[in-house]
Amino acid sequence: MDDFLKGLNEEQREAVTYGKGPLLILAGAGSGKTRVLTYRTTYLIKKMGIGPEKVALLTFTNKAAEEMRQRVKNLGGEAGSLGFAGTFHTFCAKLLREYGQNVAVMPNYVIFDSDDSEAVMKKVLKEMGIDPKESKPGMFLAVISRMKNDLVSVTEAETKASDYFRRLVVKIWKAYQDKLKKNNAVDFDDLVVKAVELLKINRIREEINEKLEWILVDEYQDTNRAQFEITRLLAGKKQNITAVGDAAQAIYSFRGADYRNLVLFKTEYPKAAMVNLPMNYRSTQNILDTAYGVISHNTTHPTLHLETVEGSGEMVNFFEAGDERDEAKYIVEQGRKTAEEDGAVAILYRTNAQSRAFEDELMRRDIPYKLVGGLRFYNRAEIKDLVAYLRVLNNPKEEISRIRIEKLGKRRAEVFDKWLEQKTDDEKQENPGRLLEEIINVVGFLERFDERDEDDAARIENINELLAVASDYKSVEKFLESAALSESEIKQHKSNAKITLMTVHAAKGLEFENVFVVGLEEGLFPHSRSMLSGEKEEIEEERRLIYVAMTRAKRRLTLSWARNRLVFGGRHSSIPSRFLSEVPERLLKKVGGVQEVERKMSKPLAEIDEFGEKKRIIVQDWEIAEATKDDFAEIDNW
DNA sequence: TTCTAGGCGGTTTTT
DNA sequence: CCGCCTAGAA
Ligand SMILES: Nc1ncnc2c1ncn2[C@@H]1O[C@H](COP(=O)(O)OP(=O)(O)OP(=O)(O)O)[C@@H](O)[C@H]1O
Repeated sequence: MDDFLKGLNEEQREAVTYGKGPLLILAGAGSGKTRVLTYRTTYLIKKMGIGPEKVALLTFTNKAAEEMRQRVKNLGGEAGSLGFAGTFHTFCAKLLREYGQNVAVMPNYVIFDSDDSEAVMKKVLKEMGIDPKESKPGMFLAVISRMKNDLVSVTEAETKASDYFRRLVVKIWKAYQDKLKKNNAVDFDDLVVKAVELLKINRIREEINEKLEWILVDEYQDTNRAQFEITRLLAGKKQNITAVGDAAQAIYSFRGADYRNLVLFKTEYPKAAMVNLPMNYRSTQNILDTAYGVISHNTTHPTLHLETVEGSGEMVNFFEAGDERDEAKYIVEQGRKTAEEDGAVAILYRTNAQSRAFEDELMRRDIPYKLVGGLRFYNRAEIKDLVAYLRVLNNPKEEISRIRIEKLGKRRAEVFDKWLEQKTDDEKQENPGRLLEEIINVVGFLERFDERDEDDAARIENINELLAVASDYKSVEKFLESAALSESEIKQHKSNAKITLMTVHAAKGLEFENVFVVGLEEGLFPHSRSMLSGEKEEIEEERRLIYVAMTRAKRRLTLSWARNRLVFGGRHSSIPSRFLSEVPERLLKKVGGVQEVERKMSKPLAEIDEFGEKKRIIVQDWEIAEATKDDFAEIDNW
């Protein structure tokens, strides 16, 4: 055990071995916050003799949850035996499954994901005779979601609805909720909202508080009001709650998260012990100074100048690409080289759409890679279609899935209904993979696809993947829950991939030897949407985002931007991100100067499978790149 | 009832 | 460029 504590510095040890009561750890990136949480979990169990089933570890994203479970396991713990280790949403879903009746949620309820919610909303608007072109479903969903996250009830919203728009929202909200109810469904936000309602019932909260006595929450700066409430209620009277967070890494305010919850924690628990972790164990000093150079421009929250236990390390690379393919080409090449030498490589971008150019290049060169996020596996049309059949099997009255099925063909739907009628309840409890296979055959699902078509072949592959995944679940119900909440790790280009592609959001909490932060252009990073309102807060969030991105790097960091980029199918030239100018110049090293030549030489190669028209466009790019050469002088000043 | 062309609008980020 | 939706043909 003493050996175990040797892996910690003084402050970390203090936090890990802290006894009962509330504990707040505020510390910068890479200072070992997550390490403290996992060590503390292990410490509680192994040293303090607390039953693992009494401990709940809460995170925000599936990725972070996975990372956490892994780390607990590496310390010799059984992540599986913990009371809970996963996301807020999963926690709430489980709670509702067991106790839901108390807040009018049936035990066999289904979870509607955002696609389903949108389908419901569209239906509501249609039935109310609102033109979807005038008022978009997404807009109403966003407004309602925001209120739910803030724990505003419909009733409350109604009494406060002073103008026409707000009254309309309330009306739509009610209709939307009715539909969910009719379908025995709960949407993402309601999972948390209903769980709060549930935990407010004394009898139930006390029962849960008995079961889960130790609550540990990662990334507290990203909790929203509803989630804050969950943690508060879970902490109960004992208040054995540990929270870690860093205001400089708050990047989820778009979904109602508020880093001021860190302050609220102190208000809620005035006696909370506070620990700060001063040393960074992840990155080189140059990387930290680069990140600090940027984040120090934020004024609405404290920013820490981190110090590493490592040396200063290499300079930070700065690459200027002609266009997004240049960017991909250079970065993939550099990534490939270092992946061979020293391991994990991440290419981080602001928006999912940016993965395209990198995937094309990696694919072309047949380099294994891993893509995180993007279109969720379970959101793909062919997968949703099949899942819809299972949902109808699970609950024949569920209209959203029914509509989906009918869109696949009236005849198919009828065949399916007949098949379903003959099924006994027992048969419906069969293995979901088996059931799916049967459905596919009965309705002739694959007839729509032509395996010679490339896209269709990929769809068939997805379907096979689904069958494999589904077979692992005992019941349809269990499978459906996981389908709604989890991010299935589907097959990648090749499995031994050392290069990972993902958004900065998805990379939070992770670390890599070599990190590329790409697309650093005004309008992309910071994103134009955050510049629109002119709100300082929004730009500051973008700045925190790039701060998170940079601090993922252990040894090497490269920042890049492209002078010209394909947006919406059209070419646009850009100027470098303001964040680049915030990096102290002495830390940057310009790289890839030979790129222009390289590009010319490799051009014919790059276009092997393209057709005439595309070639023309490329020639045009080239011309544009030539034309913007004058910008060089200006850009060189960066 | 089913299939397809083309008009239209839209992009942040996640559960 | 891409996916969604609708109108109109098969
Ligand atoms: N005392 C220590 N000795 C050795 N390595 C450490 C120590 N503390 C932390 N580390 C290592 O430093 C890295 C960063 O730690 P960790 O991920 O826990 O930081 P964090 O504060 O959660 O970071 P972030 O907020 O950026 O997610 C990890 O690789 C971790 O193993």
